Amino acid sequence: MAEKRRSPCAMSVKAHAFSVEALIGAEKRRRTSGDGDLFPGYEDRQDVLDLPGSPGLRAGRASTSDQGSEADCPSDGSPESDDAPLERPQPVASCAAAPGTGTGEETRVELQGSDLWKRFHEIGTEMIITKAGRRMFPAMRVKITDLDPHQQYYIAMDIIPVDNKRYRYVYHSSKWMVAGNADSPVPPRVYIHPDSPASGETWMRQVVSFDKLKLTNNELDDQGHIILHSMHKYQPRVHVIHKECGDDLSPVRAVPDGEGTRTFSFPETVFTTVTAYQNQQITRLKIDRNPFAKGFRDSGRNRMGLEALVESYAFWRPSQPCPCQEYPQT
Amino acid sequence: MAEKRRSPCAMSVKAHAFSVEALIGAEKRRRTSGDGDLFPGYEDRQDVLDLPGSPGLRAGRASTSDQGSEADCPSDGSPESDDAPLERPQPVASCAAAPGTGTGEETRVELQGSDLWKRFHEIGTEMIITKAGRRMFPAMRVKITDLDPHQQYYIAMDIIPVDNKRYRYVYHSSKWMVAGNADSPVPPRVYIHPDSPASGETWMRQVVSFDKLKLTNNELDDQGHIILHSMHKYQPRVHVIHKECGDDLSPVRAVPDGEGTRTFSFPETVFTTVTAYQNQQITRLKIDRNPFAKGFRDSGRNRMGLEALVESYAFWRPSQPCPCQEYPQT
DNA sequence: AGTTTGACACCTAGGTGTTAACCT
DNA sequence: AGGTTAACACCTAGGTGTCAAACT
Repeated sequence: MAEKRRSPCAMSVKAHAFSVEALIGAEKRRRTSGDGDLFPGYEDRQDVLDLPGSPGLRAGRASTSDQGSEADCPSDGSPESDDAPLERPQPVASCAAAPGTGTGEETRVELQGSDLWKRFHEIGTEMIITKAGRRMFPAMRVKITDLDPHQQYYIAMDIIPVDNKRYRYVYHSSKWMVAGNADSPVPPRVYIHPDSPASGETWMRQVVSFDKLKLTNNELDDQGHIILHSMHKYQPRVHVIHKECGDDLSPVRAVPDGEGTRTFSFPETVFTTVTAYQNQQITRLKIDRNPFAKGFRDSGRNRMGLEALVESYAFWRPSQPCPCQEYPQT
Repeated sequence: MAEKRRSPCAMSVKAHAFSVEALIGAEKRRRTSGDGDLFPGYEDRQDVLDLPGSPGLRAGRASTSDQGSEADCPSDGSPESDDAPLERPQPVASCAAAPGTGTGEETRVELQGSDLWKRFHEIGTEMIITKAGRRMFPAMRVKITDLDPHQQYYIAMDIIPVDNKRYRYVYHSSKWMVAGNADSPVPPRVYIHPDSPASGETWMRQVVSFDKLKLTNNELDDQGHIILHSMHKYQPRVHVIHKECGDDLSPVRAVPDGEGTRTFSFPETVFTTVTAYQNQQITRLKIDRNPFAKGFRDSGRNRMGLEALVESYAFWRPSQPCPCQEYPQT
């Protein structure tokens, strides 16, 4: 039942058709009207912190929003935004919650490396997007607990707009300012964790990392990367989806809502997309923490490596050999 | 070292428990008696060539052996062996064939890059095994056709002994000679293709590559690599396993036999395991064809790169700067 | 003497921010 | 003037055969 309908790929998820479907624009995706102050359909689970009020509450699709914890991670950059993602109405799914035992009602998702995330967030996290696709740094890494060990789940990630605004970075004040309304929606993309599907036991034993996920500004992307607009604010979300409810799951459709799907997000992971870094503090922190940027670290700058040596030699080396050099240091 | 990021897990297949089970020796694995001339339980599918007699025949666990096609790929190295794998009795599986429509009776698996395989085979293919695990070169790459597009399958690979012999390479005659009986069996390992499980449609759309598979001689390996004895002859096999029949599938147990499992092997992929190459022709061909060995190609040997340049500079460079060099080329 | 091991130089493959050119 | 792009040097990560030493 509900196996594979019109999608060319019968197998529900793994290597879905990126080719044609990828070019189809997003339709019933999200409202672009001004509802930036409501946060339904947005279940949050802050880090190690539990909600004071009703932690596990989850009624249908309108669930609690953990906006209060945002206070722990103030963003000094966005005057008009509160870093809470827009509502994104999703098609009503027919999938029911897991039958029998624990339905995952108490499932918890904990962000790993949130200290680093918060350091970025305090400055105002920026993520570069390129045509070919760029990884996020830091990458989303979560630890999942209280799954049913014997049930099968998909773990997926998507990234939703925080508001309907477009931003601009004002250098002289080192602040992000609203620069207008958001651009038109991009094709929906979902990053399905490559280990999916797997048992609850498997997911819980490891840290689930989304480091292979890539961001792009190419709306015609056919690599399955997540498509975003530059100079917009976004909120990554993690979805835990029961296997039986994953039939509608696709890299090129919005994550289906329903009883078998639980969604988590972390306010400190909000970021602004850029094609080149705006805030130099962000650049510094990225260089300092991302191993792949080690070449730009100060210790690397002051190096006296082979190239520097060759350069200094080149300075006093003649274009043609100098006879006086042929018998060095006699 | 390659993918140590994966932690052990107990999900049915994906990344099964490598930890403890891996240390358990193989028990009901294969007979080491002298039945080297019989080939039951060994279904073969030669390349593009079809069997002349009964191609798709497959009755229970005793299936046809495609030994005849071996004549196409003569091995000049092994006097006593005929490159046909030993029988390996497997536990009787309770899984029945796929219900309803096509059971995959006509499934075909075609070896990709068989030209290269045959060039190696003509010399006498050798594969290096190391403690840390070594990839195969060439890697097994197959194209699968005539699966049921809507069924789910696992694709797996294992490697079985060709005979009960241990070999030795005699340099002066450039030939492999029998050097005694095989060592005692190693723990069984199965490489489950990382895209598993996937639909028939998904598998058929792509070339299925086993290039991430690694070979090791470490019987205590906990990385999930395939454990082999050095100086023995082996035959890789590809298994197509119905999802419903994959419950017994595990990286550390022999591939379950049964109606839902089909097995394919290609005589030209037989190889002898070594810890250092014996036949220099093999070394040359590996260097010539494996991109990662490009540094050993002749064209690479004659390079005049930066290092060579620096070396030559060092030859006539003085220990202290020469004044006459401060104003070059006036 | 035959086989195995580990350090090594040399590659592939690809993730960084930088920079200059380009676009609008 | 602000935003984007592509080439680039510089990294990480890891797959090669080589070689000398160690093992048995």
